[in-house]
Amino acid sequence: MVDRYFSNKSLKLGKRERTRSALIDSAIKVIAEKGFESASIKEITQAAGLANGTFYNHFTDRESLASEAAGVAIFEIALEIKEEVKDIEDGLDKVIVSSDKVVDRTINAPTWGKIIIGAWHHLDDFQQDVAQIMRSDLNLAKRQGLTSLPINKLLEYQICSLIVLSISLQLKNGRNKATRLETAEAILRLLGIAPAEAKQRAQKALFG
Amino acid sequence: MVDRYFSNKSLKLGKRERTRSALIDSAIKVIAEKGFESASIKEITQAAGLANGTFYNHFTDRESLASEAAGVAIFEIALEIKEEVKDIEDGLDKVIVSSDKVVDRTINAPTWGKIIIGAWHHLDDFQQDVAQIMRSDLNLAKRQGLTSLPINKLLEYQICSLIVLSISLQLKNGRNKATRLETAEAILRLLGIAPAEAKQRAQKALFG
Amino acid sequence: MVDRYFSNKSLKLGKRERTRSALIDSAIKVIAEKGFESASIKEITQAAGLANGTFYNHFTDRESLASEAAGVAIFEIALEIKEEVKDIEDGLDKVIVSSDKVVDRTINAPTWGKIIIGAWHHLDDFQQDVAQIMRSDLNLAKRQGLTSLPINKLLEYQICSLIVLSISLQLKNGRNKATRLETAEAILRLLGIAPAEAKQRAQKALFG
Amino acid sequence: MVDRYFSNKSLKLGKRERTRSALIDSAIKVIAEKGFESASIKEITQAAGLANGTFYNHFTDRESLASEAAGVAIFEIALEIKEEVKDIEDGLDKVIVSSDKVVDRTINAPTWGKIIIGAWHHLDDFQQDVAQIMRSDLNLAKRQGLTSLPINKLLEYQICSLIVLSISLQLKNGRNKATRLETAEAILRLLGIAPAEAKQRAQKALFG
DNA sequence: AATGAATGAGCGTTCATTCAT
DNA sequence: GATGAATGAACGCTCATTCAT
Repeated sequence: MVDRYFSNKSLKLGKRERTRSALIDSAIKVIAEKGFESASIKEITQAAGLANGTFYNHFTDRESLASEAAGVAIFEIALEIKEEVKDIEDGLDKVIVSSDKVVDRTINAPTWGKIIIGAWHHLDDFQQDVAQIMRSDLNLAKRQGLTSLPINKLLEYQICSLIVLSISLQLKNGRNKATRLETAEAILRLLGIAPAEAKQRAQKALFG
Repeated sequence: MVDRYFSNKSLKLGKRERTRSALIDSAIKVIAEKGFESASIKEITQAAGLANGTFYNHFTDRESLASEAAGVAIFEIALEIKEEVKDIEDGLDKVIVSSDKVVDRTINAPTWGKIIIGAWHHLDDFQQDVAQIMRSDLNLAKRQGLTSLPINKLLEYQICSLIVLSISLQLKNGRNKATRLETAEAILRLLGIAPAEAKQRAQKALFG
Repeated sequence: MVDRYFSNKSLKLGKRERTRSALIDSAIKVIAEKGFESASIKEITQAAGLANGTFYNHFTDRESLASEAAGVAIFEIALEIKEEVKDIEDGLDKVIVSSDKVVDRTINAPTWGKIIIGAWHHLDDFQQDVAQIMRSDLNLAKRQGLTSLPINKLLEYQICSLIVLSISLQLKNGRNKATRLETAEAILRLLGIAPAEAKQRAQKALFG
Repeated sequence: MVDRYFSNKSLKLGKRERTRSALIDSAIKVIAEKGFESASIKEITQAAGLANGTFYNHFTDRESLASEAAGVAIFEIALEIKEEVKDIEDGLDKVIVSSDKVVDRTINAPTWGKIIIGAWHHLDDFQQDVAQIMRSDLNLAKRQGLTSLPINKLLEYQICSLIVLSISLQLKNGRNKATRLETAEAILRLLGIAPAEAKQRAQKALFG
């Protein structure tokens, strides 16, 4: 049986919705464990305590379940992190601390890391969802005059790329303070901050 | 039958080498079309006009062919681009023009773009190969005093991530001058260049 | 389609059990025809009128089906023969008549003979099963004071070897009264009976 | 490269015969290592330092090479053992000591044990060859009045079956003095010797 | 709505065999 | 005669998908 990461509300739902949620939860878990391509429908349904045929009552194919699962997963992470950084007032700090928390979470709970890496190049929607998460923080920094750059989708994607790279490397080589720091600095430089200031800021925001 | 991207010299080679090259060419094409995971050995051999069993005379498994194919693909591109930018003397310009050419090439010949995107997260070696390509240019820029940053692997990977993102977006949405420009600017900012100068440099280096 | 040697009761069984039985029946037949190593899963399933994939709903691999099939085959034969010799009171006679009946049956229904020969050297369990069948009769003979030898596994195996040899020869050269008789005599001598008495006993027990 | 167990004379032979011998030697080795069914032609030829195609210049199929190899192997063993027991004058002792030596050799050099077990049920000729080996000793025992039984093929086969069983068990469970002794006793009883005398004889012949 | 047995195309892989060199 | 690249049928096995229950 799968932990209910995301569907604790399931009790309030009808039977159909409950089964659907169970499948999504299970998919998140299995994809995280086995990777995107190796998550077979049989394994997903079994982990959910359901029969394989049940899958087809709710989804047309594996892809459709996967994109839903990825969306649910990232949305929940975003909510949690947003809460955790709500007291940071500096927009830039908010961006790099959030980013670092995403990475951090994935290193400690590879479940999420792998699903993010795995989904990154497979699901268009997923990239958009992820990128959007930092939009409000970026706009905050802009309003605070901390960056002169126009905030657009490409910039969001670029930041996400740096985050995904950091996750990917640390998943492979283990947690690494230098990588975290340099990733934060790189994000800041990408936002137009000069190297020296970027270094100071990153150090202070991440490690006090 | 597959175009001989990389083995035009095949006529000079022995039979064994010719077949081997044909398989690599075919693999490049099929991986580009179907993606990394979906490129079956049968399809690769069929596209090469060979029997499926022939594959195993030359490679132990799909992975080994794939990494070879990816390596060949990127190596050839790198060589060509290096030649094309040999007259640029400014290290930073060299980096962003090279990067832009990689992107440009993949947009015009999606075969290569897709294989790069596809291999990016699957083959460790591949990432290393790609990253290394810009090392000499980065070091040149460093020697020229154009960037104060230490040149290390992570920085190379970060630049590559931006390139891969640019490829990915333009493959999906079509060629886009703004994306090219902003990617070059982003690379420069990542290297510590101030936004305004980055903008000028990018504009000038890419579009004269 | 395959005769239902062992699963005549199939009508009473659930669908799953019916299919499983069909596979075992089919395996028995195919192994008998083609030999142990050449009985492919495809052929077994086809002979059962099922799809090859169905096999894997019921067995993990070929070996597991084979050992089950062999076990079923020998168990059924043993039961029948036990019943047929239940009125023989002399332990030694019981042993050699049972043995002769096993051989006899395999000559008339080569299906069984070949499966026994085929499985003999491939499945450890199978040898143990077969050998055990005569244990009770041997112990009976011992209690009756008809043999002074200790009854142990090796002795059982030795008797089985003589039976398998007899089967093997008669499968090749056809039914042969002399071979049957001499096999019975050999078993008796193996059990310590003097040649002359062995001859008399064998003649009388087998042919009245 | 393969040791030349049986074809040291190869130097005197023509090239064709030399290659043929090399294949037979190699087959013996590979069959012994991998078993009968798993000895692929590629492996046999490779172990002989030859190309796989070469096989077909000398043999029509795997079976034909195998039977030749088995024949060569057993013939050589028989010669050696015959020499080793040439000073034993008692026919029965000769039989059981020879038998024990065959078994012994296979336990110490599983190469031969496995090939004998492996070939036993696959090659008709092989069985005949093996059985014939003890014919002269059996006839000697008969002439010496040590057994009253008629010496025929079946009897030879029966003795061989007991030997093969002994090999098989000891290959699986390791060398075992009791098994050797009981096998010798069983052969003697099979030849009509009373259990008590069989016990004495076996003990004395095998272990002095 | 949920089941799970059955399906069969497709996978990667092995290997006896052919044949041009 | 020897070679070894090429072959392609066959293998064991996986899995998304269907459908009767």
